[in-house]
Amino acid sequence: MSTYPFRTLEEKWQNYWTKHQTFAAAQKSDLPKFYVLDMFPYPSGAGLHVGHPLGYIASDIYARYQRHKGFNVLHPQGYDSFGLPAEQYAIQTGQHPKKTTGENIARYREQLDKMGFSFDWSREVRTSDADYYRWTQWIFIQLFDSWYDLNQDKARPIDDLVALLHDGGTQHIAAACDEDTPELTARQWEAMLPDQQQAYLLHYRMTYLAESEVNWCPELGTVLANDEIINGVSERGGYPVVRKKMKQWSMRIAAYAQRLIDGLEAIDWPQPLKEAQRNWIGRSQGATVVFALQDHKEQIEVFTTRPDTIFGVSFLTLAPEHDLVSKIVTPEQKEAVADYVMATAQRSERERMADVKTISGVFTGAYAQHPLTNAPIPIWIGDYVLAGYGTGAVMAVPCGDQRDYDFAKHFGLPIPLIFADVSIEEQAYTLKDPCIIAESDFLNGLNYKMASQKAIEALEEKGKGSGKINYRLRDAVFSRQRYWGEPFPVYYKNGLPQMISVASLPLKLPEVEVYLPTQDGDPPLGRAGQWAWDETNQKVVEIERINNTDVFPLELNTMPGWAGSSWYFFRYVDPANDQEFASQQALNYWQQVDLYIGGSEHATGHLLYSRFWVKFLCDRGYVSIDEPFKKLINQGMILGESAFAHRDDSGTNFLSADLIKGVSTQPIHVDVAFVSSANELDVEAFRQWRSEYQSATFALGQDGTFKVTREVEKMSKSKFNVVNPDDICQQYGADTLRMYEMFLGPLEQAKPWSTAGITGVHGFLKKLWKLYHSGPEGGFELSLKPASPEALKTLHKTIKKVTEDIENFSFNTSVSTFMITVNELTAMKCSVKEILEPLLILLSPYAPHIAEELWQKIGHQSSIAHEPFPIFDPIFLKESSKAYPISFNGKMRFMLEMSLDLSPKEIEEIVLAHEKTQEQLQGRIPKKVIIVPGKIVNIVG
RNA sequence: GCAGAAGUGGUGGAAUUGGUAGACACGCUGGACUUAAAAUCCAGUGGACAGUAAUGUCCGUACGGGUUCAAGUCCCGUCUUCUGUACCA
Repeated sequence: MSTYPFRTLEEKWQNYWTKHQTFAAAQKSDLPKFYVLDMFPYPSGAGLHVGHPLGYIASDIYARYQRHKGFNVLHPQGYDSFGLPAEQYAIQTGQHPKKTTGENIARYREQLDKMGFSFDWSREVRTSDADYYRWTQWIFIQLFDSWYDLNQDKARPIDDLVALLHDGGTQHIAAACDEDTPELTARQWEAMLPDQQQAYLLHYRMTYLAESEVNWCPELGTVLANDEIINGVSERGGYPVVRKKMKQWSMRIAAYAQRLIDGLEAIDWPQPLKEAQRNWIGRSQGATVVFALQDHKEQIEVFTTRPDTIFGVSFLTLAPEHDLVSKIVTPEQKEAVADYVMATAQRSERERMADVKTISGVFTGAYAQHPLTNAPIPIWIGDYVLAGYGTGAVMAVPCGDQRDYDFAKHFGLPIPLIFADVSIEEQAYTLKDPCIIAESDFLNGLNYKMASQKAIEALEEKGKGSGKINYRLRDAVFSRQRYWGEPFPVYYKNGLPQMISVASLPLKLPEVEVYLPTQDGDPPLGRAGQWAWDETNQKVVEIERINNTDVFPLELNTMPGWAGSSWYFFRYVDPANDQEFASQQALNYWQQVDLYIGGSEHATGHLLYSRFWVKFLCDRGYVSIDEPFKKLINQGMILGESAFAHRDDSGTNFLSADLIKGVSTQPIHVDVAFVSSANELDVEAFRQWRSEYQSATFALGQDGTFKVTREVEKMSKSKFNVVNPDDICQQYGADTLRMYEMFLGPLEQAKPWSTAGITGVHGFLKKLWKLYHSGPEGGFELSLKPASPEALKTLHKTIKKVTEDIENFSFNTSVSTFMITVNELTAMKCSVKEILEPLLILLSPYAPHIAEELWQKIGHQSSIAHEPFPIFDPIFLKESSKAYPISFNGKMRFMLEMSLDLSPKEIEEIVLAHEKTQEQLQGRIPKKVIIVPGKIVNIVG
């Protein structure tokens, strides 16, 4: 009896697919296209663990399914190969990141190949290849050469802006630009020197240099974007982050805030993910209100969502970092204010977030004027006001806002009540509805909506404010003080940034000796010898040649990780193109990504930035779509089951899990490789693992074994709970791994990895193999007899279920269906060709290797990959369909066993043929059979 | 605080638009094969009660109500868990 030879057959078919380019997508085809994409991985040194392939398996099943369905499927894979870990490793070891990255990619590829994915590897991209990043640089140049026109609500060429300035100055221009952009007349513009004009245009460009507060991470030696900070510490490494002013490249993503919200309507993404993006963009509707200062020319602008409460303002609060603080502070308060500003600046972001309950603040001594009543309003500073949101200043309405209320109580400031019939003894009244305004002049008796509208009208009339929509989304900082990233195609001439010519791209990353900042604090590129730009010859030259006429310094920062990943999906459609990032023809054919699978951790990073860049490229006419990913699925994380051995206070004695009750012990992570599925620890292996455990003693439990405890945690090298897919492939095969990962549970749910049930799935494949290897010596044996009605029924049940499951991405239940099918076929000893052929096509997305092998054994010459998917035919289920009585309440009702597309007559026949029906009818002849929509059949007797 | 998702056997999880709850798998129990173990195969497996038995009856989808001939599924309320996010004015 031959056993299922998964190792040899999987290797055989993987080689076959590579050799025959089975999964290469046709660049031109009459077939409809389908684009299935995985979020490409960062090739880390740790290799893949069993969690990574989950999404890849799901997308692979879908891609293979769509091929069977007659689509020209694009299913590529690549690597997001610029990034911090390779650079950190380079700093420690001196190895070039290019080398380690290359090695890691090779390892990833080896692992991926073992799992039988149907990737079209001829289209592989790597973001760190110069052939790729030259187009990242090219997009940067397009951003630099664009501005955002609010009138047309799209990005336009900068030349259009120059023409507008020439014609009429800034008068008719509405643009997303820096706040301090001066107004100009056409004459003033014309009078500017070229350099002055260039400096002025920087206020408008989609990517611009700005001295801005950034998140500086001293440990990593770089700035971070907001989405790279989690709970006040860096996402990578968990290092503290402080605020710092630096000159940085920024991306004007905030200009797209509204379109990024609106665009969510049209795409099929998970609700929670859309919600996360909406929250991140943070639209809020309200008004800006201008408060004039007593004794100063300057004004304070605040943003409020409650203009209706304008008469309840009793003080203003500024963020300690607010520009005006030092200007308006009175001599008496100067010291106290300076101390407070200093104290807040020294607190890290994290500390500030940690104690939100402590109320602190200082009076500046200055007063503003109420815009409508002219009453004096004291100005305070307090760290509950964030510099980065709105204008960094708030009008405090203590009766309507809890934070203002707490602040007022703490410092004994007045709390005027401006709502009718509510009590604010204990806390502020923060509801917008129901809410009737009182004590507010012309707003009395109005509700929130009406009062807000009237207040805004009054403010506009006086020139003291206007209605405004505010967004939380800030422009994204685009510079990183790192080595391993895309160099900016930028050099500096007279202190002004210039783009290198598109023709001389790529600007290749220079070599450096050490991957650390320079002594002067410049980024690592400051160490490169060859890093100056010869403008005349448009090429990189030695820095010694920098002069004032034609050789200039190049930008030392590099681009962030999200640069390369924001457009890679376009490169796959035409990966070798050296004239364009992709040809119009290819872009027009492949369009959007139809299905995108990846983790939800990219909700506010990659998935937002990609949408931004695509909208920009669309505005500028380079692509015709304005959303990159039509449908998106977040696969749930596969968690690890960590194992702990418990050590008592002696430090060398370990207690079995059943002995730790009531004893003071410390749990120690042990490698899950030493632990059996019954939680039994291989004590000897554990001793050998670390020298410190060599002399450890072990108190065994009642059954004479040493037991560990388990806990579900994220899979991570440091928790020793990583399970390697290679090991599973070696032991059970790729088909088992693929099916088992799907079997674990719903795709979108997080679930712990456990090998407990893997034998069940493996057993299914063995059964399938055995069903068709029942001949002498275990040879392949297949009957050419026609299939029995029962077998056809089983087959068509399977076709129906599996098709529906794939369409609904409910792969886990498909696996069960296959098991049932094979059990049933085994029970009826059915091994006929008529059943096997369609069954293999159904199975091939899930277990492609065994499907190919049996397909070939049937006698087919070519791959199963493009065979048409079987079609469900209800006829085969009808034969054995049954009806049964379900309820008797005046009417007789029957239930069909299965919902079928049957004619009323056919249903009647089935119902009347049923034994129990006959009993219930007791010989009476029914007048008619009523079919209620759905499955219920009424019989009127 | 806010937003989202979810509560079903010992476990992972099934159950199309309301229609025989617990598919399938793991685990467990018993049996066959074996000197023995592994592997493999067969049978049983939500709970309670009754019966020698086939079988029957009742209770069961977090909790309390409701709609319906019929509710895991729909509606109202309560509780719990998970995930994301937060001085956002």
